[in-house]
Amino acid sequence: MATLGTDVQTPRLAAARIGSDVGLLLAKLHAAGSVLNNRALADFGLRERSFSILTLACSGLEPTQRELADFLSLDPSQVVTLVDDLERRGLVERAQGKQDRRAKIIVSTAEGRRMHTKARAAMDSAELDQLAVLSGEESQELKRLLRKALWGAAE
Amino acid sequence: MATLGTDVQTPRLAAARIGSDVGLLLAKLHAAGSVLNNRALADFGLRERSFSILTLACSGLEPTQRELADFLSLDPSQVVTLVDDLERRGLVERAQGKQDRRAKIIVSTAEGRRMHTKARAAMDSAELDQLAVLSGEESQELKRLLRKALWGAAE
DNA sequence: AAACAATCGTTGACTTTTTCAATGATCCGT
DNA sequence: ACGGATCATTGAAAAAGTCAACGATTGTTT
Repeated sequence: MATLGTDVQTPRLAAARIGSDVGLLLAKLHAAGSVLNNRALADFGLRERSFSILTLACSGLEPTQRELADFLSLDPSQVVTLVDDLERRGLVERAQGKQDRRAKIIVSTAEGRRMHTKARAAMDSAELDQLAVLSGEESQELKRLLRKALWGAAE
Repeated sequence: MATLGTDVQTPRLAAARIGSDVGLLLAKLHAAGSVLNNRALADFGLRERSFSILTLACSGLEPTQRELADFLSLDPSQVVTLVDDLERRGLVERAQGKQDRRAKIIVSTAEGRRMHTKARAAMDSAELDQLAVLSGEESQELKRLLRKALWGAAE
């Protein structure tokens, strides 16, 4: 399985000072990764975002739409659209909030969990592909640093 | 100077398996960083992208618009718009390509370099803010890993 | 050297995504 | 019970992304 999609060699402009800007590095790696991920998910009729929601619906954490919006950095109205689609396809369901009846809890169906298992495998493979140039330890360290930068200490 | 903007504490949903997805981590950190960066650049009438182009125009690398598009993961037509704006404000100029007269080389004006110096300071500060929870070594390591994932070995 | 296909910047049309205000239902504090 | 806040939802407006076509120029083929 050959690596493809990402820049194979360092472009000339990477030499500029901006080649060390975290913002740019994140943007580029994120952009490249999205292409790979969406390509991997296309077989399942999913995209990065719907996959994220499906994953969280399968997590057992019983997220509300508001939590999904906050966690995924989306507008609540975008979550509505994404959940509408997944629900229409029978992959997730809206359940009434337990303490709060305004809230809708998103849970997966059995079909949704089957779909998620397959899609997860494709995503893991895509991620492996994207980080192919890193060693296993480096990949782990990268993820740890990203998590720490986002959510502080923890571990 | 207090830290603000990023999630201060780990959200409940981060516990899900997806909390380790590189794609999601990149998306979230990138989103959070963009807010900080654009806020820092607002004083100069710049945004992340125009700042990137200005930086590369100041780099001495004499990038063509095509190179800018490739490097910044933008459509060539988006580069046109961005350069139009910077040129209208007298920060950069379009010079004729040297080997290729179809290409336009983007170079900074003296005014553009003054602007860049000030904006760069603001950006560095914003970056420091975003990575405040990481140690100096960790920040360096994060950048190294991002660069490696993007452009392979190098250093 | 003439013809051909490919590339660069640019424009304009088109689609998708983002953003935001407004709404009914429900929750919470007083 | 009242008032203000929050939830999901809708719809409209703004912004961003995508894409095909064009003139000018390049490199390649004949």
